[in-house]
Amino acid sequence: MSESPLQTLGQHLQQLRLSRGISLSQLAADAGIAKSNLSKIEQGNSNPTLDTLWRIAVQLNIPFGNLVAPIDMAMGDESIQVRLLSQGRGTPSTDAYLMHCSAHSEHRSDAHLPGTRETLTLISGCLEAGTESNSQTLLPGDSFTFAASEAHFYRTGEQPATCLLTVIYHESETPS
Amino acid sequence: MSESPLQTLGQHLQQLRLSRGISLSQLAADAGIAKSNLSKIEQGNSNPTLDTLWRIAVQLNIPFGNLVAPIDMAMGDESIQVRLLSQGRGTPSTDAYLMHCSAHSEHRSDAHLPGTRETLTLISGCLEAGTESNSQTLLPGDSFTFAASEAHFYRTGEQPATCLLTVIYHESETPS
DNA sequence: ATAAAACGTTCGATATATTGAACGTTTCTT
DNA sequence: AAGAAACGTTCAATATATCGAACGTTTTAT
Repeated sequence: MSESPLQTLGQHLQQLRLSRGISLSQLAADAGIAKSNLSKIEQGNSNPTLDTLWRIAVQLNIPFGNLVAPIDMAMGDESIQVRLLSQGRGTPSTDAYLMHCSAHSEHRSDAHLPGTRETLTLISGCLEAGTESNSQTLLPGDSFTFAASEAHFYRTGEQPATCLLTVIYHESETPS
Repeated sequence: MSESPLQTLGQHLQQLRLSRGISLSQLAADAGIAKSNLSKIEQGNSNPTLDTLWRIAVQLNIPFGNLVAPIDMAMGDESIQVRLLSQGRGTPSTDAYLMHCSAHSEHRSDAHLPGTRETLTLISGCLEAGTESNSQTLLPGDSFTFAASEAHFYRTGEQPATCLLTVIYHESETPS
């Protein structure tokens, strides 16, 4: 839950940089920091300063929080991008994500733990999602809740889709 | 956009801390950092480390990015913080916010345009919200949609609340 | 093939973030 | 009212983040 951000930051940062096709030296120069500094950060051997992080985020043109947030998951497939917004610690615990699905994409997710539910709220585009037996096509503003305790999917058509996704873990429902 | 984060961080952090009613000494102790460090950060006289920021964010139970992000709007009242996540351009257009309400707070909102609806999904804590005639008490994971075309409110009790808020504007329904 | 440039890493020197202790002030307790 | 506790700030000592230079390697240009 409170994963150490130092380790993830490095890999994450490197992914972002490489996906933009720019070299470490160049990014460091553009951001106005020493490349030795950036190198150590990507290796996870540094505890960077807010100023340093900020310069990098500005240069990569991404929201600051995305630098360390356990973004993506991008399941080997780049058609879906997921960004963690909030990790709840309540009962039941609830995680909130902002999800973007490319047009003409489909993503299938395996079943989660029993009792787990997902709630979708569509922001833009059009998205069909749910389980085999309980799916729905969403338009902007629509909400839909389904049981994520079985395999489920997210599918787009002509247009991409952006939505809020909350995952509710009912760990308390284990009969014990 | 590329505002200097060091200045805003201090004030911001202090607001967050005070809104939760905890002292500087206590927050520093809980986060495991020296209070002299936290003091300087709140004054804007420091350039804190990722580790330090992370500990503070975890302790305040807010997403990391919110520490420096242009949160707020804080309606003159500091008990509610709202952060824009996404601005939809579809039809109907949908805006998504991440909202945090302090404990024992109440916020009243005037009526929006006709046809406007709001959907809440609670992430943590407990929140009562809705209109005079249609309100509901939400627990983590719950979703609730109500007509924002009339005056509505958000109210917390013993514990603070974090939720996703989507505002759906049915501009096409305006007769003129 | 050779030279030149750019790549990412490692190394000492410097700047500074962080710490723990001490301070004066305010608030609670007796 | 006097004492104790907690508050937020300031200070010197330490740990370390950052820098600039040098390195070996790979890629590009001549």
